[in-house]
Amino acid sequence: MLLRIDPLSPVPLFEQLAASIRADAGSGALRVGERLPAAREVAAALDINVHTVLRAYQLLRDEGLVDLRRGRGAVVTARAGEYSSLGLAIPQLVEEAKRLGLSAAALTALVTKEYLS
Amino acid sequence: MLLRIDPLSPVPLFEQLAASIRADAGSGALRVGERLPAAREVAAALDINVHTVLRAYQLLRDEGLVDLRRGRGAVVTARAGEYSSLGLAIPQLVEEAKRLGLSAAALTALVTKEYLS
DNA sequence: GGGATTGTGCTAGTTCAAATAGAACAATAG
DNA sequence: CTATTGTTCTATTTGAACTAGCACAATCCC
Repeated sequence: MLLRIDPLSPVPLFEQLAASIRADAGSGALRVGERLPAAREVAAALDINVHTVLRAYQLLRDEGLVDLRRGRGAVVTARAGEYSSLGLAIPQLVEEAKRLGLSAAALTALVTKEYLS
Repeated sequence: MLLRIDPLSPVPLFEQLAASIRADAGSGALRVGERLPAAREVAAALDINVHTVLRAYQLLRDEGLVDLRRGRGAVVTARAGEYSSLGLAIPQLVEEAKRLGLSAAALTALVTKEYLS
């Protein structure tokens, strides 16, 4: 459970946090039923505000990735396991994209457009 | 050449514009050598500032997607043709992701992590 | 029961990139 | 030569992100 954030990035901190946790769920680093560290803990460790961490957690809850309840914390749902199912297709796509010299932004732009179409 | 932007989105306008054009290049809607509409035109049509449009154009130039010169405009480079090569893998991935109920944000998060790893 | 933990909700203030606006300027096309 | 188009500059406004602190409610655990 390693949470990486870059304060200098234009991407909002809460987005970075959520993305980092999503990725951990997808790679299997996070098991179903596992509890994420308390928001206050994460905030202290990363030296950011509690509300920022909570916002990331609430975002993941909206996606059904975690079960968020007071007193209990953020628990990874079974749904998160489904994220791992793409473990094969994604590396292939990324490899091909890199071979063509596409940036991460360019690749996600294509993926997003396809998703919306 | 349809440029879509959502002023209410948290994603910056210049990013949305660049992503829209990238996607057009990838889908073949934009041909190599074709010129993008003048920044002032786009700005007027979308009712946004010229500088915002130019910023998107400059972003694409940094990626090598267009050739940007004053008096001439933004011309799609040959490099943009390479974007089309992923036309098969992406739809498959997106279809699988949708089947699993992943949001666009969740999917791009996984792709981005894989890209950076 | 009772205390500690954890998320929820609220108000308030700060910060900074994004976006706007206007102008002058330089390269290119025709 | 003239119109077009991107470049550069200064200045201003706007709004989301982030911070800060507090009270509160649900849950856990002894």
